[in-house]
Amino acid sequence: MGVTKTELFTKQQNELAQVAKAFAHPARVAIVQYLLKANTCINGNLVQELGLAQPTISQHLKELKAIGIIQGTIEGVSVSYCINPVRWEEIKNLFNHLFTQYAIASDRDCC
Amino acid sequence: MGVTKTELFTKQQNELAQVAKAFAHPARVAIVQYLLKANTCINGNLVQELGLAQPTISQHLKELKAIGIIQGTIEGVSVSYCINPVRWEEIKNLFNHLFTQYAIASDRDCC
DNA sequence: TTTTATTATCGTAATATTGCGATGTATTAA
DNA sequence: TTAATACATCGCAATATTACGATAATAAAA
Repeated sequence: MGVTKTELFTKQQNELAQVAKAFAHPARVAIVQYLLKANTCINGNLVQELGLAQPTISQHLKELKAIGIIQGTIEGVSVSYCINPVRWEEIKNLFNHLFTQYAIASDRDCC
Repeated sequence: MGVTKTELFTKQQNELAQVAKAFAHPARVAIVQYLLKANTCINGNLVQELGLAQPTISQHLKELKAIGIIQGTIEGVSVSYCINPVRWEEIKNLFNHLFTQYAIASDRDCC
């Protein structure tokens, strides 16, 4: 089958999974980290930086853009990509919420 | 090809991607959240809770265990699963590190 | 020992992801 | 207009993931 049964889960669970999927490839992690460091970024830089073919990187950028993590603006011939600050905050909170759940009840007796 | 070129990326990038992959399915998010709430948990509960077939859940549990997020101890006929507190902290820090990188330089001018 | 209950593993079908060559598109330079 | 540059999209091959029926493994109960 290979198809996720999204209808079984809450909206929040599906969203977290979808966002996690965006980070679930080292190339996309690398792209995000590169954008975090550099103030701005041109697609062409990434081809040299990552060592993957240009179409492959373009595809990863598309996925990050689809989730809203990054945004791109056409800058003459090239494209400038950067982190979307609002969305970044949202995603940060999504994960923080998950991680905070445990801290609250960390005094349990575990198996 | 379908095979990730892990050799192109840093150890940290690969690890973050691998951990993110564990969260990249709503069933696994649901399992983790269930374990966060319940003090302890038996596999059978999850079959009723999630609505997926038993082998499917067993497979998701295996993946979470492989990453180290959860741990299970045999409890008679059934198995008790729970969050691994040490690993949870590690993973929390891994993500926190990523999210914190942006806050520092959030005064940039973006595209 | 036989049955029952609970979980794991195997095998397989359906679908998704990854990577890249070839090609298309759009903008600037000549 | 033509050429060059920078990305995006298409199409395909290889591999990975998801789901589950069938079946094995294990331990308690009868």
